[in-house]
Amino acid sequence: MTNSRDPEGRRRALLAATVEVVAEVGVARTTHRAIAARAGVPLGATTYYFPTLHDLISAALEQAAEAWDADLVEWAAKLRGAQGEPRQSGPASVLTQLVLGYLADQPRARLECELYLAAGHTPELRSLATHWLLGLRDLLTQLTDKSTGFALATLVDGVFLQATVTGEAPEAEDLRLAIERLWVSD
Amino acid sequence: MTNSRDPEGRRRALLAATVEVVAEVGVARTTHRAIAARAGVPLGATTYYFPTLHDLISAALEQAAEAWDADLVEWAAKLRGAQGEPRQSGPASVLTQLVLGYLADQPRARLECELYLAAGHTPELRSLATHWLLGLRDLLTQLTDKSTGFALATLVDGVFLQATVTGEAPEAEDLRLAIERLWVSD
DNA sequence: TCTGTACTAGTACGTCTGTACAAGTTCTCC
DNA sequence: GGAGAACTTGTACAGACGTACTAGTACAGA
Repeated sequence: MTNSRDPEGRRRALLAATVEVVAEVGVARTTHRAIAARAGVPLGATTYYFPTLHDLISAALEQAAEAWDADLVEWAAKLRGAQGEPRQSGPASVLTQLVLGYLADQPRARLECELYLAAGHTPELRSLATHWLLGLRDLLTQLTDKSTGFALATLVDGVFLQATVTGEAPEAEDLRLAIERLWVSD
Repeated sequence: MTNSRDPEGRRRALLAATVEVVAEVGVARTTHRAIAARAGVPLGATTYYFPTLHDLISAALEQAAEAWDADLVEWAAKLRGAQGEPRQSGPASVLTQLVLGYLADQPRARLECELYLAAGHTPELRSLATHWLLGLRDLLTQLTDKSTGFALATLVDGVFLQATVTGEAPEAEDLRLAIERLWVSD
């Protein structure tokens, strides 16, 4: 794939391949060899660009976290735009659609859950996972209040977890109703 | 630990040790040697009682799932008893306390999340995880209705996930308020 | 054109893994 | 007490792992 001399391209290819492998088999089963094969580069290239496997995985997860941050900005804009709208296009409906849209990208949702759990027994990842977790909560807290933000973010995390296990998204109407019940801003 | 001849005791010790190791390091990093050391038995004993590592882990998780089923029965009884009570001791307060009580046993909560995620990329575990997931949802659905049961179970799963990441339980008042908002039985 | 640096690519190493197995010990049943 | 089954224990093996390393190649600036 990245055959001709293109260091920056290889770096990107390695990070992208790492994200894919982690999403598929989990952090703990992610190996240099699997990443190299996926990226189409020889084994030695992995350690040339990232001294250790841990560095490579961390860098990949951090990059994914940045993408998630960018998404959150978009979510914030859409949710703000929905405030004051009638129920049909109000914040609860918009959040429901955003969540379901996110889940449609299954590998990505799984990657997020994977990071969450890996953080449970890998202290170095904990701050990254916490950042990810709090990003959504903070956003929702700003739109409502502390308690409501917590409740909504927790519900969404539960949806992610369930989707990771079952491989299926929840029914839109059930989710919308739940969000609507929680979204009681002062 | 289990030195004298006691096959059934060894079997139990191996299962208990497996649960502990899985909760600590995750399914993917659980090894024969770690389990044997934890159980205080020689390496060979692990494959004598369970032909493969997968058999051992599956058996341990199934055993944990049975314990969780038993817990659910208790939850059901307490929640039923709380119906019709004033807010202070009503279902929302009781469920809050049950969840927080469950989280107090951190290794156990982590084990549950661990199973959830492992199921994401280990098809054999998926049915077990789904069973675990649906157990709570069914219970809550019986006490309320389908949509409410889904919403409450999802919130609780979100709480478990967050607790696994951060290592901290949510504030009781936030959680109780969220449950109360969702718990609108027809 | 020469030289040093950046990069490539393949291989080698020590360690850890799941599992097999052989030799020994203790029990059960006749 | 003797035989066979059940159980114990330590060791061995092939494979996969992270990472180090060497030899080769392409590019920069002199």
